[in-house]
Amino acid sequence: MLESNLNNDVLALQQILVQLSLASRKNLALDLGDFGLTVPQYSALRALHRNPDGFSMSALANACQQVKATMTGIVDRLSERNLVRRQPDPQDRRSQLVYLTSAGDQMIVEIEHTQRERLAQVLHLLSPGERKEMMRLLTIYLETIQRDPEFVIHPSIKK
Amino acid sequence: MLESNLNNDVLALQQILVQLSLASRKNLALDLGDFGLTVPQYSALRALHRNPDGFSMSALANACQQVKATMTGIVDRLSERNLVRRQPDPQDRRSQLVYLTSAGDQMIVEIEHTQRERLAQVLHLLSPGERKEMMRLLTIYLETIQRDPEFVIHPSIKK
DNA sequence: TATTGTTATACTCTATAACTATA
DNA sequence: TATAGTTATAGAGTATAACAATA
Repeated sequence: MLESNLNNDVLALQQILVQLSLASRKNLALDLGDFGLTVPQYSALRALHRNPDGFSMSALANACQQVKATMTGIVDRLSERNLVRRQPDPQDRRSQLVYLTSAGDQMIVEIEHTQRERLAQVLHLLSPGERKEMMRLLTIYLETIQRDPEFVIHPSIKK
Repeated sequence: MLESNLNNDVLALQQILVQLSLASRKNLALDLGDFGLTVPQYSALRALHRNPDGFSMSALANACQQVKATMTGIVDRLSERNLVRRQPDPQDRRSQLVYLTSAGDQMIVEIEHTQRERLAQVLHLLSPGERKEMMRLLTIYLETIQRDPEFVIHPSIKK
């Protein structure tokens, strides 16, 4: 009986989570389009914003779950628009450190501001208790899919 | 005070939801890679699986939130692998109806089976009450981002 | 030898515009 | 005229393999 409930819940949540994955990506891409950014470009800016000390290309690729060659192209395009800059690493002459420019920093701040405005409109539909519960449950789900190597690490990134 | 709580919740949930959007997509892409499918290809197979009567190219594009020209390429590639087939619509000679083949149907069933196995491992960490609450809250969020045209409809799809 | 980052290559997705066949 | 679908085109992301420079 309990087992049967789990199975029903899995079926229902599977639909919801797949829909959420597809819809939230589309949603994000739409918001970013106003800034002329793609989702991977935003992902890179976001990682750099959270790490003001800069990232090597390898570390940035890892943070964004991309292979290095892909990251080269993404940083090239961000760099042409002066949203990030590359700087040689004095410690290791093979390495390039990537930093957000002030224009890049300003853009990420604006994007996250518009995201918050949007999200506030949805969240005021929920009670404070419901919002807390949503955070708690999503955090459990998120940490599981992010930590379990079977679940999330990309094959090409796995060591 | 209540306002301040909302703002804090927005800040926290913003981080969680962006992470979820990025991670769940990567996750999905990884699972699909085992079947040689991309996310948009899976999205199309999934829509067709839920609509055994077939979709016109326009209707399928709409269901997948793509423009028609993009859908043409996706269906071309699925068709080359015999996962879907195109068939002229007897009612309207301009129109092509797209159907899942039995191979396509079998593939989508397998994919959703592996998704369920994976999800069950996470969901048994939650109590039945927590699972129900997660469904309820995510449904509210999902319906909001899917229904509000400001929120989700792609500019090129908006009539 | 191993690692860092880039380049070259090939494929997919994405959107716009132009086109055809049909309605 | 309007709609259904395709083709042509251009740009972005993705992964693999090969490479030069450095560790």
